Amino acid sequence: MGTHERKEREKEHRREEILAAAQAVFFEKGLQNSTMDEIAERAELSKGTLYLYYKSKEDLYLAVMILGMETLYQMFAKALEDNPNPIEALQRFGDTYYRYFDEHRDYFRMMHFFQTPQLHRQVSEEMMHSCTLQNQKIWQLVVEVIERGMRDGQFRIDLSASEMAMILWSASNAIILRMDYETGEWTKMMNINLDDILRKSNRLMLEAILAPGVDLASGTSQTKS
Amino acid sequence: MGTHERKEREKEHRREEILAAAQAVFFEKGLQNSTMDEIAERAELSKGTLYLYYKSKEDLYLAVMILGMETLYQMFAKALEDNPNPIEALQRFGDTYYRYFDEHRDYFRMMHFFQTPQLHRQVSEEMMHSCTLQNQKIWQLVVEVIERGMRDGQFRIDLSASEMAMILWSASNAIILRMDYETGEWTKMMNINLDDILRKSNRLMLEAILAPGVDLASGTSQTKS
DNA sequence: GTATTATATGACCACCAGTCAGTATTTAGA
DNA sequence: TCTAAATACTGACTGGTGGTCATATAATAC
Repeated sequence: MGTHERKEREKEHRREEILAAAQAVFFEKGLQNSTMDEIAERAELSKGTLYLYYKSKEDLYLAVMILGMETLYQMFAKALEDNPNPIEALQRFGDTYYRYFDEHRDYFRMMHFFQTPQLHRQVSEEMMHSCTLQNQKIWQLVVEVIERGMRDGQFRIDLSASEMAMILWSASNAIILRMDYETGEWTKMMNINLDDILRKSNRLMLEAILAPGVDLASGTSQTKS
Repeated sequence: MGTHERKEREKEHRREEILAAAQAVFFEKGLQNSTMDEIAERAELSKGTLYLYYKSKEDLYLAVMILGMETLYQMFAKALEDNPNPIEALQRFGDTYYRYFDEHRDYFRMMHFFQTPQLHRQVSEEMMHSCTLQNQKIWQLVVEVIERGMRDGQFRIDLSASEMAMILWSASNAIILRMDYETGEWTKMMNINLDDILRKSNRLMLEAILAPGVDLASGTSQTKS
């Protein structure tokens, strides 16, 4: 009899209900200001039950974050649908990541929070592992594009594809992060516009990783004179 | 009579005692795991007294962080003592910042934490302002170096000095941050070495902001052919 | 010597993550 | 259909903590 299977499905369903409730609360109030009681209430369950499905508040937080990483992955994958050349692909990744920041701010913040060691205290081994895997999926996409660009001779090859991915992403991410926590006081004082800076930085970085003689616009090698 | 002045000094002294106690505890346990009770005990004061001098735990945390920013400022200022040319100066800033990360990890983490919006809830207006000022001092040093490099014709001038500073710092900081929270699992999987990446990224960025025809090694414009 | 002010105290409060003994529900077997 | 075992759920409770405040103490002024 399929009793066992049905129970498994129901259990999974519960997990998802809790996850949805948690997401709603976390989006609204952030990690610190959300309480397990409120999540339980929203899920129409008691607090104790939450702990049957997730080990801690932080674990639950990361479970929601993984949904966010999946979203980003889908957006990145979609950007590659029509097989753009590597240069175009990297530009799209840059645009897509900014769009992600813009349209999924809550997820974006969760991902950032994941990167602060402060959090990791209360996180279970398994959840950490799940996050790493999900993270890996996204990196895979980027690294593959860069490897293709290297094979095609468009990108310089004195760095490994992973290194290049790391450098590009770091630069872009740091600026977008600043957009997030920036109140305006600082940008006014420095008289800068972070949107401008992001565009300029992305362009600068992209130019910096091109193989000698390759042109950013055409993406093809122009042998000089 | 100088009673009033003496009292002022004593008050200031108390503030510093509390700050020292707080630093010791925060360094040892981080923000979350430190308790005001423990800080009070270390300062040989009651908890209530702490709140006569600092508005909240977070305020106290930032007060310690400002000491860290002052330390970084001193290190940066020292790097400029013998008036290096702008290219050399930027390289030294890069090295210095890494050394800061290495030798003053606790301060470094505090500065990072300052950049996560999660914290800002409980921070007073005044403390926030103090942090901004201290931050400004450091940026000033970097921006001035870049402006000098632009005047000297070593750096490209299609970005403002502030923009350039922002881009350089973002890239470098993001990688160093990753060094901090990296457990090794991820770098192994990607088969990368973050120290390498930092060096390569710094070099890449520096080359990217040079004016056309300027050589990184000499720092002087080489008119071609 | 007394009134006034400044400073310090620690018991206390509100809040919350996480626990666990006990309750309710479902399943398996007869 | 009935019963025992297993499973799922509950919510009162605990331990710990940031922050408060009425009270106590010390310093100062007159």
